[in-house]
Amino acid sequence: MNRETAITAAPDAESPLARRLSQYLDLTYSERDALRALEQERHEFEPGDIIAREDEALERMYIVGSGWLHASTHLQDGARQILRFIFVGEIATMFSVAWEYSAATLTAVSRCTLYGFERTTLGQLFREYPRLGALLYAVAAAEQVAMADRLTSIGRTDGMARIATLLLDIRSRLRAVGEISGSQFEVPLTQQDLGDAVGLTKTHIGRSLKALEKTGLVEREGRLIRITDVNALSDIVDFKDRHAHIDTSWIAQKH
Amino acid sequence: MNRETAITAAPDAESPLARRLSQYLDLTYSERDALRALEQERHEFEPGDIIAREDEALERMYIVGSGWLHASTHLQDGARQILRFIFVGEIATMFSVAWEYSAATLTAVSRCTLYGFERTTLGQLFREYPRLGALLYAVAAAEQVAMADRLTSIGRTDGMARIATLLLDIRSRLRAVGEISGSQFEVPLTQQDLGDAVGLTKTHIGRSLKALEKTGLVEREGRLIRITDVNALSDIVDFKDRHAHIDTSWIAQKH
DNA sequence: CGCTGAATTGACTTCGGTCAATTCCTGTGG
DNA sequence: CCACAGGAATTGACCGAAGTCAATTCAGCG
Repeated sequence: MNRETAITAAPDAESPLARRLSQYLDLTYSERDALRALEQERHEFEPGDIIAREDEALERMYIVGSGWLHASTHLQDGARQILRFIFVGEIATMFSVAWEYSAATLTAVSRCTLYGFERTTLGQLFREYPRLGALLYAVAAAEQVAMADRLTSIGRTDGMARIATLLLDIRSRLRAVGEISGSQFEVPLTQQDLGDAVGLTKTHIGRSLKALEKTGLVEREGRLIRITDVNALSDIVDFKDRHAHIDTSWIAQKH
Repeated sequence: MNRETAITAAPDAESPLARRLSQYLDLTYSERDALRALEQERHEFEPGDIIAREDEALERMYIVGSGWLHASTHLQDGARQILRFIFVGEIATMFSVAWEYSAATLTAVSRCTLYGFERTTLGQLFREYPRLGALLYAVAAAEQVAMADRLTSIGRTDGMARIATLLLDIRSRLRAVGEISGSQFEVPLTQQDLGDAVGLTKTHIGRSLKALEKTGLVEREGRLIRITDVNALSDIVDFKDRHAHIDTSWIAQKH
């Protein structure tokens, strides 16, 4: 873990995790406070920085305050698989909740800031704010379904559809956290990265990307991506946004 | 939902969910009782029966009491992807926790019995037994990592390795719930099913399966599978058992 | 004993991988 | 301000793993 700088967060800053969770459930003031308490100690990272390494001990948990990163694994033959991208308001260390070590390597995609806290604090949160516990569980379930979607994309569709799905996914997540200004967005990933995410070679990413452009549904200018007709593309590749809405009616109402 | 028969569970039967969870955390009597309360209404299914259908409303939740099933999705072109297999003591409806509908189709693989309960009961559980909430969260995180493993397998390895990984995974899960007698186990799946699980055609499953047999590490007799050297095969395909152990030290101790 | 769905086998095709050369950027230092 | 270095992208030729299609065999079952 390098380039980290522990600073106390501005006390009045709104918590990114709270912002994200309150999309789904109306939170009380004390619940918001409890979430803010998770974001004491701040760390800054530059693109490419490695936050945690696969199989290495990882005691603390981290929440994304700004920017985005990805989780990946490496095989013996040197191949890499990017498992998921992680955005503002998410628990970056989801892959190490269940063990004393991290099951994946965490790498910064853009400049980003993370907030760290003790793992036992999470246990405390479940104990004192059960609604938040239930909500985190629901979000984890949604995330699992999103991952199942990627599995389907990789297992059963061709190169063009895989990339299209990935771009739609990244777009909708960036939008959800308000990191997209206009109709286009920046994807600071190399073709190698894209390939490792969707299970293709960088060479073939180039070919598929070009084929995708030829359909007219996607435009590209360096690292800037513009999807001209999101609905049309979503229909073609059967993309579903798993984060726009989640049902929390089974969780107790606010008081 | 067909062939269902609502019967009250034998009051002294041990809860499969409790049995599974207590592998990871020492549960109190009242926690065990709370878990047993989830298993009131019982349903029986035959192999091939469909328990829930993708995109259709699914209000209740189901826990697996015996047997196993799988969750799948279907694409417009008729292709199918099996997302995961679900075993005794798991929440079968994980893919519908976050919505009013199911994100996957649930199909019985073997004869199996499920226990249904109201979704709000889950909210209650989080409220009254926060340790169980935290534990369910940890298990969901582990499950997400297991799914990430499958993603890697499908995205970055060849046919033989994909099948080998799948067989090792099924074996270790069947063992975990005590459904394996000797060194071999029954896999009541067609080659089509296996293909839909690992992203290959049924034809190619046949070829890969035969290649796998030729290595001498796997033997096959109809639906019976025997892995002669589990450790050797695990090393070759880099298989990791994500369920043997999970860390719960961050969850409060029993009283 | 014949029917049906699954498994096996073979011939041929294709999508994506491999390898390698070339071009394009972008940042850097003279 | 320009030359240069090095990574990324592009392009092309060729290869191979997996898909497709179809015929044949097998196994369970009424």
